[in-house]
Amino acid sequence: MGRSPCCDKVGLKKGPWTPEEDQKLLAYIEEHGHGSWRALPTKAGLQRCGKSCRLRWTNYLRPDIKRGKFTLQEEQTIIQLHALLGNRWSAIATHLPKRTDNEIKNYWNTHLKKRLTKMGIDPVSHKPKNDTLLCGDGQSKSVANLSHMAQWESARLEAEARLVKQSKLRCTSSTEKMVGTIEPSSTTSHKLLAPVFESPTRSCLDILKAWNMVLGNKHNDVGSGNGNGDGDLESPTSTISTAGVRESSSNFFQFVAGNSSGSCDDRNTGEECDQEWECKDENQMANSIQGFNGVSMSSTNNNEDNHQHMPSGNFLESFTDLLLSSSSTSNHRDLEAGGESNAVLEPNEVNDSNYDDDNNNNKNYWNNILDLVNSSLQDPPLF
DNA sequence: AACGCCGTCAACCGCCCAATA
DNA sequence: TTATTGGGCGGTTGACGGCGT
Repeated sequence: MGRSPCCDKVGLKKGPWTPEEDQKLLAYIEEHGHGSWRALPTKAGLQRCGKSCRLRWTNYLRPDIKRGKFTLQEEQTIIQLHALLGNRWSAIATHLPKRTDNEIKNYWNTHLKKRLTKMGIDPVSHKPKNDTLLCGDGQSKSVANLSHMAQWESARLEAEARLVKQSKLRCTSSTEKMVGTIEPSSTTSHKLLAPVFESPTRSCLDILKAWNMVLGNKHNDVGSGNGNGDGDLESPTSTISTAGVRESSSNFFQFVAGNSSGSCDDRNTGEECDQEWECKDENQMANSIQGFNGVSMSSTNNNEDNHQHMPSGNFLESFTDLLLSSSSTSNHRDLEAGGESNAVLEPNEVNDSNYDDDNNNNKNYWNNILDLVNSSLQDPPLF
């Protein structure tokens, strides 16, 4: 189909916005709302195209935008979500309150990507660059199945992101309530994805369960493979290319399990954090392990059973802690082997016993995340 | 002081999708 | 059913500033 660019008209200004233009746009939106973006520029007296106005508003002028440096927590969230979702910046942005997709995208491209590369991690796949762990037949089949789950989860998160944004438009004065106040949608796609709004953390639950299932089956060597009977999960979102998501999903595991990101203070950013990411001391690890093991290890699949065991608080915070502590317990060897600043795995360093140990730890790791997720269903997260 | 290199980030571009006529 | 439109998304560009030579 295609459409002509909205900024083709002669006389429309391009390039950086002046304070006067900002003021005009702000004043107009505050008084009238944005309404139709195409009609807005003439009504507001701006020599800009509607698209330019919309971008200026959403990425810069909106009052609920947080500017300035990203905290370590935010960085970790971005990395984790990127491992799961890939370059779905808008979906990632929905989990980082007050950050725009554009800002996150820029931050990823200019900071995080380089940092991961420096650590010997492929920023696209989130794998250690020489990784060979998932080449085994059984594991690869499980991962392939799991990728369908990741695909489904990814699609759901995407839809969630869209609807949250719609909700924001409707509730510009009270963004904090946006998820809870989403109106029932009449569109078919929204009906399909309605369960998304049970809770944002519910979105994480399925994929975490899936991981747990795969790791559990791998470890126990269950013949049927994946707990879904025939071992071939049909993707409910068949129109979506599986390649990217498959990569992302398996890599999420790889990143979490194979790479340690140290816990540095939120005040530290940039290069300071680079250092600490690469140099996690053993005491910290031991403490993390203790905290990690302190979490209930009950049933992995029954949500109801787990609620009473769980710590309360910010799910994402706990999730991040788990990522850090788990990666320390099970895989810090890998980083040590690879050196501090170039943690590249040597293929011949991956032997069978290490592999089994790692899978034990990873199983526990995901069990614990499941517990946290389950608890968060009762205790709504902040994002 | 002049120049080049590099990192950052606001803004643009082209495409896609859902809604609607 | 098809064409059109509006809005959104992700990739890319280019202006700008800091830094080193």
